[in-house]
Amino acid sequence: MKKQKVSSAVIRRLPRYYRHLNDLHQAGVERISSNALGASLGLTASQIRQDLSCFGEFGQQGYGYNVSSLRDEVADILGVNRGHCAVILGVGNLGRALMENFHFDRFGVTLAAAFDVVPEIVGRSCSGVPVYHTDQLEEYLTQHPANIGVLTVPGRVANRVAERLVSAGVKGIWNFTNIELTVDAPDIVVEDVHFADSLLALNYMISEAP
Amino acid sequence: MKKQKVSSAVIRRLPRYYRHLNDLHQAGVERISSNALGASLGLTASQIRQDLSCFGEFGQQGYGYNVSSLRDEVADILGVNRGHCAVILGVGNLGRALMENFHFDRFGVTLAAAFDVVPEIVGRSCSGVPVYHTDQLEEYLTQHPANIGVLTVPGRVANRVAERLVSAGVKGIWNFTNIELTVDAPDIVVEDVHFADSLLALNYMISEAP
DNA sequence: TAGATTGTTAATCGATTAACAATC
DNA sequence: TAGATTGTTAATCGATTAACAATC
Repeated sequence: MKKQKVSSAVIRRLPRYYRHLNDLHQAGVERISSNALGASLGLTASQIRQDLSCFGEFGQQGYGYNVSSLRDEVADILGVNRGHCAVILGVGNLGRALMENFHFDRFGVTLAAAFDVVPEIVGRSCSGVPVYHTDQLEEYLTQHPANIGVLTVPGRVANRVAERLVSAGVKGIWNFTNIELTVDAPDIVVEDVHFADSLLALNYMISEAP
Repeated sequence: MKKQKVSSAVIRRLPRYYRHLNDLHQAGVERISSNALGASLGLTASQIRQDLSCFGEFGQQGYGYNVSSLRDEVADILGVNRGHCAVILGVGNLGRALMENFHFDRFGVTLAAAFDVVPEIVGRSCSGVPVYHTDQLEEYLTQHPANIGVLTVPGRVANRVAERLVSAGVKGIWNFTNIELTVDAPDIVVEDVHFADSLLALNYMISEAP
């Protein structure tokens, strides 16, 4: 096992490995070679072995990898077993879509609470998650620390809310607003899901042809 | 202007340039140097000049770039002025979030129609976009061609719906399902917005520290 | 044992950065 | 004019691929 900083390119591929290994496991596949795994993901066998070698030795010569144990290893690398805890800010359509349809727990994250300012939803609950008023954010986090803040608020309040999350001790922000967050506390991670950037890239790619 | 295949790394940066140039323009900034632009985006001046040089010569020695005309150039490169037309499949929370809060038109895309199977919403309209029954997809697209299909259906029907979109002439699929689409018609572009992959990457990054 | 496949080292390829002549 | 800044060529860096000894 080499001990060096893992490149972002590798990190971005790990979730795909994880997803595919899960599928294979569901399908009852027991073992897989780097060659076969690469073929179904559109990558070279070399790259997969190289990627995995950043974290340890998970295979066996002449055999390949055991699907379920490799899946478990990758899950572990990705931090699925660290008891991460999240709160979500903004219970609009997008917030609700995540709360109702996205299974945080499948990725090792407990969605503990939601916050909004709209009186009709504050005090109720949504998919089993209680919705509090945003004013109560700091008070809540003091009593129930969380390390992830999911940002599904309107763009204009995004930075303000992000600052509050960081002040309250959150380590990572999953940013769904189209705003470039200005948070730059040294060890805070911002993961952007910029719909606009994604659509523009798609736009570009389909505009190529004559 | 060099005429070579533009790398995906460049394409992914263009939307950020575009967003930032828009912000600058809104703020009344008239000119900017590659140096200043790089500083505010966390990139080197070299990289920005290198990236832009893939598409043309937009600056002026000793002056830099005119913000609004560079913005227009980038918009053009990204295909914002090509009259792209989209349909959305699946009017659940996520579909509605996109229809109500995401401004397709700001990115040069007209969202023309939505499709779902739930009787309560079929026949109605949402944010001015008519909702049809999914059975009518082919018929609709024959009469109103679209080149983008937005996929916000449940995962289990994702591939089936994707195939239908492709058969009906769509060129790009904006995939919000957590499924790896198997569509591989030669010139079809799939742009994935995999929430799970994004959250797992965030998980990893905040799990780093001791 | 023979065949398969790993982990790792070396070679290649591509992307980023640096340098600089051209010029506004 | 002098200073600033471009577009581009060359140098560096990092990531991907290929090769192969080790070994199950």
